[in-house]
Amino acid sequence: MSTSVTVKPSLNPLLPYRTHYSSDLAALSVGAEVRLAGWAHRCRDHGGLIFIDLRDPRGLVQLRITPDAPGDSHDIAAKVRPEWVLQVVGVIKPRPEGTENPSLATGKIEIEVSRIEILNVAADMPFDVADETPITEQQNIEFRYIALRRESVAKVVRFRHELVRMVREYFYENNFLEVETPLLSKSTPEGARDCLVPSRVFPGKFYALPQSPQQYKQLLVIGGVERYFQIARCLRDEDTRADRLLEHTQIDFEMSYVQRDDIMNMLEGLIIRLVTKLTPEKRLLSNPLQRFTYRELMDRFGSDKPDLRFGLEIRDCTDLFSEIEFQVFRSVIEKGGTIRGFWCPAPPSFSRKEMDELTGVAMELGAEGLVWISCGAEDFSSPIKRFLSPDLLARLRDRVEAAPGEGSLFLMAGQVHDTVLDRLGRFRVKISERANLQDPNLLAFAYVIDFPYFFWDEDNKRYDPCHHMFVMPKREYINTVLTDPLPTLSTQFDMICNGYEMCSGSERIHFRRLQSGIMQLVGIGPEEQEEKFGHLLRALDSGAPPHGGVAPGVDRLVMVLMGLPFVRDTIAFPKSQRGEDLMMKSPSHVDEQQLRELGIKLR
RNA sequence: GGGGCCGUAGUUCAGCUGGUUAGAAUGCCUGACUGUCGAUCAGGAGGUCGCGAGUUCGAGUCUCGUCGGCCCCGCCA
Repeated sequence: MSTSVTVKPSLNPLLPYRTHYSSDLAALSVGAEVRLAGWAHRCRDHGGLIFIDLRDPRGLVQLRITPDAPGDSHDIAAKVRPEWVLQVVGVIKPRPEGTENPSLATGKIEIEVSRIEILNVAADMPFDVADETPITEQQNIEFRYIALRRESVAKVVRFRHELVRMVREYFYENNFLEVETPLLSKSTPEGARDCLVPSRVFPGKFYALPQSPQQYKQLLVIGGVERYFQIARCLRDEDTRADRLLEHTQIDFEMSYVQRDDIMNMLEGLIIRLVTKLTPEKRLLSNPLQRFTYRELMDRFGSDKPDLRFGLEIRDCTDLFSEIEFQVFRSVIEKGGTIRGFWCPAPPSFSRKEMDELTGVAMELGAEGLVWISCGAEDFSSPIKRFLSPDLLARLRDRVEAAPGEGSLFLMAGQVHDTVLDRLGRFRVKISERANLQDPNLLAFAYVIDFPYFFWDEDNKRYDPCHHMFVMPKREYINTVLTDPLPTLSTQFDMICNGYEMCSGSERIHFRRLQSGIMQLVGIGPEEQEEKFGHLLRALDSGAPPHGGVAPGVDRLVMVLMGLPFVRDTIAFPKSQRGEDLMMKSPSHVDEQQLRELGIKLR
């Protein structure tokens, strides 16, 4: 039961509501009269003295209400509960010696209250604001307007605002034009599932919400906007993950008369500025950013977006096992397969039981098995110990660059090299978690270049672009890409950080003939080309300049820079994993009348 | 589409191999208290154990289904 029903909010506040914010107060002189407004954060009622921490957007300040405060101030203050909305008039007083609070910016002063108005009460709070006790995701989404008052959440909102502001400043300084592109757009084949919007005027036809402004940005530079940028919402109707949202925000930009490295430099300038200004307490792995080829990363880390904050580098051990009698490895080698592994120095040293668990982890990642060799001070243990001579072990340790001392060697084998690398790469991350190797104060930004243009889609028997089909191949492959696609490398470049892909960018194709040929190659015939992409192809034929661009995601940037575990935390109003807004209850049913106007009948 | 974890007081959680009246902390209510800042002290209220079936003498606990949340695989150029 709350007493709130018996307290009527004041309808006669002093206007304007406040003369100062709490952050102003420390600089004001003692005795100054101020008018403040905000939420009651915490209340400490001593019967005589009452202390209330007042929270406004800029901080906290302690209010002090004595029994001899004017009028009924003391009686009113005694009723106040956390999250009630208050206006107070008072004077700045120094706190008595010994009662200062060093953890508060206003900790040396307090407000001696002469008048207090209750602007509103909070009758029904599902959870506490001042108390940062974790709440369930259900609560977090349904009562987001309360969660947002928590400092832990509010600081992310402020951080994101600062980031976007700096992004705009950066692009304005560099002469980019900020241009908005349509939200009601066109469904295109390939890629993710579209979010569709039915048309009322064209019954049976649908707009699609943009997965990205990809075509519009190219058409803008073709239209003479040499440097374009936009903070763009992008929507994909695919299942979500901890690092993936239904709708997300990209810093979308495109430039003409540039080569790949010009775009990379522009992006790198932005990222370095954001990192140095927003997270000065964190270290960059390298500045300027290191560049890796796709192949090198796959071979060394088993991923095209590896976490570079730690080592655990993968090495090819195939040749060392050519003589071994261990049948599993032998047959793999005889069939042209590969054996790869990495070394994890102790600590931690994994027990037999933990090794069995890790084998289970490896299997869950899709590995066919895991061979481990645990090296102690004197001896070593392994399920294949009887096949391992001291000499072989020494050469193995040498191969995986194991420093002298204890540690564990993990090996995987298989026929398809990149599949083994992929599994081992994921397993590498699992080990890094258990070994606590992910330094939260390190930002391992890096570039990935020289991606293959295509991979062969065995299920659909066709070439599939690694990025998208508007990417320009590297110059030396332009003449051969259509006749010998698979060896082609592209101008695609990714920026990665701490195991996440931050963005993909590239030079774009600006010749119609090449663009048309690539479309043909991925299975889009002339008729479909005209129907879906006629506008773009004609635009390329209208004097399209060389151009390219990239689009880093705001959500992931905020997540990585702040070290948050989920992208959901970076947006003001997140949805559940299934894409439901538990607060607004959307998606929702609509009136029959609305459906009729759209020519839609539900099945 | 598939796998896993979770759902118990307003909130965060505990609750063993099934066994009397389901607990703790915090919040809330009442009272006391003039230097607290997670105020303190005393007392009190508060639960359809997500929902529905089933097994059982007996279900918060076991089984099946269902709803909801989260993580992962698939998917996401």
